[in-house]
Amino acid sequence: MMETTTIKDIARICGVAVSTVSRAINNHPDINPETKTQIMQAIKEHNYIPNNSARNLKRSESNTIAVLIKGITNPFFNNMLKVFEQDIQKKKYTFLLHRVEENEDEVEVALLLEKEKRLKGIVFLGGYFCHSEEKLRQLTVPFILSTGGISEIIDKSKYSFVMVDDFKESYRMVDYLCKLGHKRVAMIAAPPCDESIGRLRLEGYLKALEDNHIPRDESLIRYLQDETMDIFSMKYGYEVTKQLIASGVDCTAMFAISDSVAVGTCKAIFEMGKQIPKDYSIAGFDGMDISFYYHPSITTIRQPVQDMAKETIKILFDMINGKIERGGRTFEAELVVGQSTRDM
Amino acid sequence: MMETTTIKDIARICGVAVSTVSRAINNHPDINPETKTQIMQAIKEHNYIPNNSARNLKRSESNTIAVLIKGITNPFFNNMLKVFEQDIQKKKYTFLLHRVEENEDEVEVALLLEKEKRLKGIVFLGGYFCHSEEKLRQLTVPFILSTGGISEIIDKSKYSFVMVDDFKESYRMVDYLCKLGHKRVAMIAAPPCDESIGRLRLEGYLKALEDNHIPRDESLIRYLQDETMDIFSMKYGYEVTKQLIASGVDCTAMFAISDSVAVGTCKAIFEMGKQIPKDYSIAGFDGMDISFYYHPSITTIRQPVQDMAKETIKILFDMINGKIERGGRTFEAELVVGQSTRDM
DNA sequence: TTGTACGCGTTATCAT
DNA sequence: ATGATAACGCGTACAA
Repeated sequence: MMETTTIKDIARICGVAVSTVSRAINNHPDINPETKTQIMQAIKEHNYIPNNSARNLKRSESNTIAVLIKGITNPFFNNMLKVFEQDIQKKKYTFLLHRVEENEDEVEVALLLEKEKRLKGIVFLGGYFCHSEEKLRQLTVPFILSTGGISEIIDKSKYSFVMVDDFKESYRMVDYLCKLGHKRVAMIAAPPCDESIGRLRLEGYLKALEDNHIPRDESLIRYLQDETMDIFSMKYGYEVTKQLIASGVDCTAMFAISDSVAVGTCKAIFEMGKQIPKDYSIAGFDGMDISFYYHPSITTIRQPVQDMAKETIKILFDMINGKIERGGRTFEAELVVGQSTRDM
Repeated sequence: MMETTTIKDIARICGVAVSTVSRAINNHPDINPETKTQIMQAIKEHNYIPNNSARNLKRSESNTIAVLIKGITNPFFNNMLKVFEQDIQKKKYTFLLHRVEENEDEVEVALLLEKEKRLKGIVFLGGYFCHSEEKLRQLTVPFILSTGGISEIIDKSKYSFVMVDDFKESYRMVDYLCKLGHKRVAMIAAPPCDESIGRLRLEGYLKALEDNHIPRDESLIRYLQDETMDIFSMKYGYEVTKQLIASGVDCTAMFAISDSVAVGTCKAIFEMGKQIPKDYSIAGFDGMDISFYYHPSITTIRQPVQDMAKETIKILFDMINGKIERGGRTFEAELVVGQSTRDM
C-alpha cells in the first residue's frame, strides 16, 4: 500500500510551512506566485490529494446540495436529476446524489449527510414523507420534498414541496376513461399497504368511478402482492394483467399506476391475442418517454418533469438565500391522449 | 441554526469522559452497561449524530465499496446496481454509489473518494477506460472495470474486468441478419468520435458485413450528430430513423446500438406507416426489459447482467481478501430472437 | 471500568 | 509573504 501523501509531506518537500501549502491549494491571494507554482509542481509530482474528510471537518461551509433519492429504480426520476444537476452547477454549487434504500429512513440519512458534508440544502426526491416534526426540526438546513407523497400527519403549510396532485390527476384519467363510455375499468395498483402516491392514485380512481355512478368492484383492482417485485416494473404489469385476463373478469379498460406497468399490461394483452385499444383501452401515469414510443402510444398523465425540477431548485435556493421561509407548489399535470384508448 | 451537539456535549451532559461516550457508540466491550444505557439515552434525547468526517479522518478502515457509474442515464446499469447492492451488503460492507459526470475523470474521482471514505474497493461501471498506468497505480485499493470499454492502450492482463465482447456480439447479431438474407443492413451508431463500446459494436457490424460479402455503404451508417442528445435515448433512434427513411436509402434491416434506440427506431417506422418485421427487421443490443415487452418484441443481444454483476463483486472481494491478484472475465452474450426480425 | 491526552489532515488566526 | 499554532470532532493508547 502506497503511503498517502499529506499536506505536511508537501510542506516538507518544498521547505515551507503547511499553511503556505494550504494557501496555494485554496487560491489565497497573499502568496508569492513563485512559491505557489513550486508547491503546485510538487503536488503534481507526488500526486497529493487533499483529504476531504479533514477539509469538511474544518471548513465552515461547502456549498453543496444533496439530492436524496429513494429507489433509484424509478425511471421517472432520471429526467429530474439531469435538471437538478444543471441548475445546481449553474449556481456554482456542488451536486451530491445520494440514494437511500427502500427500507432506510431518509431523514436519518439526511441528518448524517448534513453533518458530514456541511450541506447547504437538501432535496428529497420521491419516497413518502411521514416523519415526525421533531425529527424534521433537526434538519438545520433548508430542504424540500419533490414529487413524493406527503403524509396527512404532516402539516404541509410548514414545509416546502413540489408535486402534482396524484389524487386529482388519477381522477382525471379515470374520469376520462369513464366519459369515453367505459363502465368496467380495472386498476393495476400498488401494494395494499402503500401509503404514498400509490394510495392517492387508487383513491382518485375510486372517486372517479363513484362520480360516474360506477359501483366499485374489488375484482377489478389488482394490487402488487409479490413484495419482491418492483412496483415500477414492466414485469409487474405483465404478470398481473395475465392473471386479470385469465380470471375472466369483464373489463374494457385498464389503468396502470405507472407507464412502465402499463407497458407490461399491453404486452400481456397482445400475448393473449387481444388488441389495443379495440379489446382493451390502456392508460398509464407519469408521461415517460416510453408512453410515446410504445406502439401503440399510451394514454397517460404527463407530469411536467422539467418544470417541477426547476421549481424545486428555485424554491430551495430562495430558502437558502433567505428570500422566503418556505414554498410549496402543486403542479398541474396533463392528460396526453395516445393510441391506447378508445371510446366505447 | 441549531448548534450541532458533539461528543463532548454528550460527555458533559452525562458527566463522563468523551472516551466513554465513544466506547458506548462503538459497542466496545469494556464499558459498564449502566453508563452505556445512560449515554445512549442522552444521545437519543439530544439527537446527537457523530460527525462522519471526523470519524473517517480518524478511522483506519471503513469497509465500504464504491461503485462509480458514468452516466446514470443508461438504464442498462440499473439492473446491475441492484445486484451490487445486495451482494455488497451481504458481505457486511457498505455500498456507496457515486455518479461521475460524462466529462469528469472517473479515476480522479476515485482517488478523492478513496481518501475521503477509506474505501476497500472500487467498481467502475460503464464508461471508457483509457487512463495512464501511472494514474491507475495511484489507486491503492483493488478496483475492477465492469461492462465498459477498455482502451487498447491498456494492458488488459494487468487489470480486473468483467464485460462482454462487444465486437463479437455485435458481429453475431449482424451476421444473423445477413444469414436471414438481409443485404442492406443499416446501423444506428454512436457518435463518430466514440472510442468505447460504440466503436466496437460498429466494427463488429462492419466485419460481419465483410464476411458476408456485403459491401460497406456509408449511407447506411447513421451516427449520433447532435451532441446534446443522449446516445441511449429512444429519441435518438426515433429521429435518426425518420431521417434514414426519409432519405430514401434502400434497406431491409436496422441494427440499433442499444435496445432503447431500437425502440425509437421502431416507433419511427410505425409512424411512417411501415410494419415490423414485414418492411424492416429491427435489432437491438443489451437485452433490457423493454426488448421483451415491446410490441413486437425486439431481437437483441442479451447480456447476462445478473451474472456479470455477481462476478464483478466476486472478483473484487477475491482481490480484497488477497485470494487473487487480479481477475478478468469476458462473458458470452446470447442472441435472443424476437418478433422484430424475419428472413428475406 | 473510566479518564487523560494525543493525533488524524486541514484551515484559519495571529504573529512575524 | 510566510510561519507557528489552535481548532474541527472523534478514536484510542495508556494510565489510573
